[in-house]
Amino acid sequence: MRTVFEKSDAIALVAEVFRECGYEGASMSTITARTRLSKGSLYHFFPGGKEQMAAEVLAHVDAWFAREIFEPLETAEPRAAIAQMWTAVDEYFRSGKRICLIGAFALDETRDRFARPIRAYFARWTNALETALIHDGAPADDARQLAEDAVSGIQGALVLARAMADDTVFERCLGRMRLRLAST
Amino acid sequence: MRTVFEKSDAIALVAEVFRECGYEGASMSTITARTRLSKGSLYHFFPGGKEQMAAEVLAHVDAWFAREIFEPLETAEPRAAIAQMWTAVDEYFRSGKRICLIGAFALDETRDRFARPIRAYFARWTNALETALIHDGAPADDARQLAEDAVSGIQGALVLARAMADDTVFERCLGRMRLRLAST
DNA sequence: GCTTTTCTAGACCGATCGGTCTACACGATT
DNA sequence: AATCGTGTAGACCGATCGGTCTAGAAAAGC
Repeated sequence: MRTVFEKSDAIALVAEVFRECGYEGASMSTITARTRLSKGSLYHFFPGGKEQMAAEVLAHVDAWFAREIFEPLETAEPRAAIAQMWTAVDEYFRSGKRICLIGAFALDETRDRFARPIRAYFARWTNALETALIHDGAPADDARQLAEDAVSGIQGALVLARAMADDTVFERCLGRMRLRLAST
Repeated sequence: MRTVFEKSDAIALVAEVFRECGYEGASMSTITARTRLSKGSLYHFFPGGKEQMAAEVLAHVDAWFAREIFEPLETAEPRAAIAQMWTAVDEYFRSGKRICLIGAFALDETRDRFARPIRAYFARWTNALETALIHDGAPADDARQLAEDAVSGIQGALVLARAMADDTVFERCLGRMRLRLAST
């Protein structure tokens, strides 16, 4: 049989495998099995192999967050942008059923391979949120701290939700973070 | 050359490799290289192979937390136990230079192999902290939420600190969580 | 001192790893 | 219809995987 994909499809499919298995855990055989893409197709789209796949997946995820979250925070009306952030986060992570691929890569030694994009993603998120909070009238010191707490809090909620295998944990933590951020 | 180890040494050494590389990333060759234990020694101590190593490492970590953190929270004077918790956490994670092996295992599919101990660790931590907060006079609802936020917040701070490759992130987040927990 | 037990070193095994390569399916171009 | 370019399928490769096994070093028991 023969099924034809475009590269953008391939990136999204491969992303889910890395998200579920991690970089080392995602072998070429699990990638081909889960994406239904043959090795031929994968190495056609990503001649640089697994490392290129992961790099493009990271860029793809970063682009999604940039469009849906970072840019609004940086340029749109702050309260609306923050509301949009919470909505987008809840939708993206599917109430904690999905995890943050970039956060997961940060934990083990694959971080060293992709240190720059990982750092850039979190730095931009924190800075964008800080900017929005300042535009909304928060004192500069508070804004920085609140932003850092929110970004780190989301990662923590994802870890705890998965560890407990309980979606409601994520929803509850997210709800409280939203309130904490709003009460400025 | 011949160096003799005891099993407890082996567990502690192997733990660091899993912590740094993750379950899939820790190959037998990296384990032998970093621990200086030969395959013969490793399979002598852990006839069940990698899976047994990881299981015993998880139990070892859990035991440390039980002794240093959970039991004090469950039985000692609550304010002192909470203070001890923050001290122990900061010391254990070395200001974010070390990560939480159990949290890391929770993120990818290795969670499914070790679902029970992972869940048990986080459930006990959250429950123990909730108990201490209630004993300290916090309303039951608040206590549960504060406990959940603290446990998840620590995990988030570890992710963010490693992602940013910046120890000060962990210290700052930890400091604010400590205050938030104390202001009841 | 001799035996037994415990532990180590590392050669070795089949399976699986990431990656390459050939053959070809198929739409677009001419 | 012939050609070309893009993408697919999967056999194949050397390297590395997790795991087994033998030989022997040192400690413990007698």
